Formats: sequence, C-alpha cells, structure tokens
Amino acid sequence: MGQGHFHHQRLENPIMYAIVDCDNCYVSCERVFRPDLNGQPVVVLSNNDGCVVARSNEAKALGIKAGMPYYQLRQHFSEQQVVVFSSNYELYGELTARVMKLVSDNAPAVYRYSIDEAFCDLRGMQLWDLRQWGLDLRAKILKYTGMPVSIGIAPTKTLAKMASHYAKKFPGYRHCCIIDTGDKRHKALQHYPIDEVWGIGRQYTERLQTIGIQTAWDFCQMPRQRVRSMFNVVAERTWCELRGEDCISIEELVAKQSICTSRSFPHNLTDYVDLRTSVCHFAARSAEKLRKQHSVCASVSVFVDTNRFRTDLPQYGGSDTEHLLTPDNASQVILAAATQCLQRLFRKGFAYKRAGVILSDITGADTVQTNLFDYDSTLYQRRHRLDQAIDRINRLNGSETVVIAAQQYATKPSADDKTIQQGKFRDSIRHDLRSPAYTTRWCDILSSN
DNA sequence: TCTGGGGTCCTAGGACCC
DNA sequence: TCTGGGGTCCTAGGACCC
Repeated sequence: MGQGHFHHQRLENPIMYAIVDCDNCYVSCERVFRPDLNGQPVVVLSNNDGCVVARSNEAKALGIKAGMPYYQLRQHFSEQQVVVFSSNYELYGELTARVMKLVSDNAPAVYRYSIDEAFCDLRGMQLWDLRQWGLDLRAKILKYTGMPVSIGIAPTKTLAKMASHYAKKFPGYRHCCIIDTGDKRHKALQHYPIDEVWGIGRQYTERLQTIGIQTAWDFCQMPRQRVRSMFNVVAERTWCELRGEDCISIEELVAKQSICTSRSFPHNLTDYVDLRTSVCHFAARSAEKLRKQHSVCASVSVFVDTNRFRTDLPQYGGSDTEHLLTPDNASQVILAAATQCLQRLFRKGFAYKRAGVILSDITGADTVQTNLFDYDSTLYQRRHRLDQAIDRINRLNGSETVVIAAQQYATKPSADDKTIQQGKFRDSIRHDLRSPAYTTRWCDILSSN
C-alpha cells in the first residue's frame, strides 16, 4: 500500500460516477403506503424501539437528531405530533429492491452500497446529457415505486456524494446535481463543511477544526503528507478524491468479507444458557446468510458486551475466535464453533446487553480446500442436504419455522420469561409501533376498507 | 425500565522466527 | 560496562460508513 495503489484520473477525464440515494429512506417507505403522512414530521426507530434512525425533513426541522434515544423523546413526540414507527425491515428491503432494479435497468454498471444507496459507473455515457439522465431516472423511480431519490454525479465517488447532498438540500437542483467542471468543483468544495465530507467523521472533524480546517476546500489545500501523517491512507484517499482523483474503486467494495448477526437484548441476560441460546440463534442466521451467497467461512467469532450506559453495573466485554480446519457453512459446525467461543468468553456475574456472531475468512463454497485429516465427505454432504432442506422450508414458510434446538433452549422456563418460551427470537425484539408488511404478507395487503 | 445493527479498513504492538 | 534487527503474523482497538 502506498501511493502506487492509487489510480490517477484527472477531472477532465470522461469517467463519471452517480450516486442514487433514497431520501430519508425508511420514512419514505412508510409514506408510500401512508400518503397522508406527507408534510408531517415522521421518525423511524431502531430495533427494540431504541433510538431514532430515520427522520423526515419536518422532523429534522424540529431538531430531532439521528441516534437520539426514544425514551427521552417520547414525551416530546406526542406534544409535537411526531408520527413514530418501529422499524419494518421486511417492507424496506422489498421497496428498496424495486428501486435498485430500476437503477440497474438504467445504468451501465451498478454497485449497491447500502440498503438505500447505489453507485453507478457511467463509463461510456460521455455523450449523454447526464443531468437529464439523472432527472429522468429520478422521475421514473418516483413513478414506479413512490420512492423519492436524489442523484449526485461527479468524477469521483466522494465528489458524487457531495453532489447528492447539494441535490437534496437546494430545491433548484430538482434532486439531481452534477459536478463536471473544475469551476463547479471549486465552488462546491468552498461551501461544504468539513464534517459533511464522506470519510470524515466526528473524531477527524474535531482534529481538523483545531488546526483551522472548516471546509472541504480548506482540507484540499493541506499538504498531502500532512494528511497522511495526521491520519492514515484512508483519509489521504478522501483528500485525493476531493481533488478529483478517482481512487476508491468499486471492485474492491464488492465481495462481502465478513458476515455479522448481532442484537441488543430488550432485557439484560445473566444466565449462560440464555446467552448461549441467543448466540446459537445469531450463528444460525449468519450461517444461513453465508449459504445464501454460496460461501464458506474459516473463522467464527463471538462477542458479548454489558450495557455501557449502565455505569452503576460492572462492565465486561470481549470477543473470541474459533478457526475451522476446513472452511464450512453448515449450521451445526458454525453453532458448535460459536458455542466454544462463548464458553471461553462467558464470565458469571455480569448483565449482558448485546452479543453477536461474526463469520470471516470467507471464500466461495465451490473452492473449498479440504483438510486431509478432518474431511468426511459423507458427513459433509449430509449436513449440506439438511441445511438445504431447512433453508427451503424457512424460505417458503417464514424464517424460523424450523430451527436447531440450541436456538430455543432454556434451562428454567419461568413464567416471567416470555421471550424464550415463545420460541421465535423475533418475538423477543420490541417493535410496538410497526407498520404492516404491505408487500410481503397476504394478511397485511392494503385494502380499501 | 428504556440508548441499533451490519459492515469496512488501518494501525500499533506483541509474539515469534532467523 | 556491554543485551540486534528485520520480517511476518496475529489480534485488539479505533476510526469510518449507512
């Protein structure tokens, strides 16, 4: 790694990128089926109704910040008539998939960067009026899905992100902004606060502001070496991108290198078996995701944490990793490894608030290097067929129709511990204000009465 | 009572080897 | 008295993103 790693592209180079970004994504998803909420302040909460993760423009105008805990705002919300939803990932996943399909149909190469954003490589479109292309795409997406998007177009992904901010913020752009000349880039950088730059977070902003850097333009004027020595090569790449050099390649973002399933618990867990039940559940979900992308993994990690906000309680947290001799994706194998990790990790006397399972060292399932001493092909194939059957049943009948026993096991099913007794882990997550799954469940389909 | 979840990458420092 | 140095691998921790 070093300077040789960068691909240098000048601003006048015809390569352009677009970022297509859903406006206030989760809120907009809710509004597709509740048009009466247009113009109203609306927020969407995280799992367990913990904190605010999405806000409508009206909610932002009221000063509601992302990440604020809900229990502190509840009173406020009812006074200000803010409409509140629990998160409904079934709905958001399905609606954003429709948006992404339209983007893919209208751009030469598309990389989905997150649930609500996609980068397009517009190579080969240099003769197009790209601003008009963006305006047309936005109109098409709005018409067919009901989702408002903003589009930023520029010679690097970092500049495209900046353009999309302008596209959202100033109505004059009509949700599509293009930075295609040195002059536009110059102006855009000078009016752009440093903390809004893609890749510059809270810590970096603080350090930059203490040396007088306020705008993206100021940052660009720093000597390259200064950026490098103050931060790292990642920040240096951001610096290059703002100056118009294309150096964050789409290819290096494509393959998933780790798969994680983690949750906070609505109540603290103190008992080993309860924690193990949850960890086994996360392991099974992770293994399912792994199989879905036709991969295997060679490392299984588990992490646990107490509630960092409860300064009155003793704190403990950590992670442990189990390496597999032969890369695998069988639920049985992943669960066994995760259980081993947890056994080493668990300390009695702590109240656990969060845990998770991370699968890494991921490779394609068809390229498995089998270990001579550990490989039993009959056993391997049997597990594989079992998992296939379970995955199919869960796909057709709803997730967690069939689970491995360890995912539900509890030593002391007591009357006040509904979460384990009810079986499905899903039910142990609080989501009192969830909207219907309009597009994925027959019983929730919208009807006129 | 109540504070998200799923990812990425880099760096520093220790262990170990020759 | 005087106690190498460079390379590699691994892990924990910390930054960033949405």
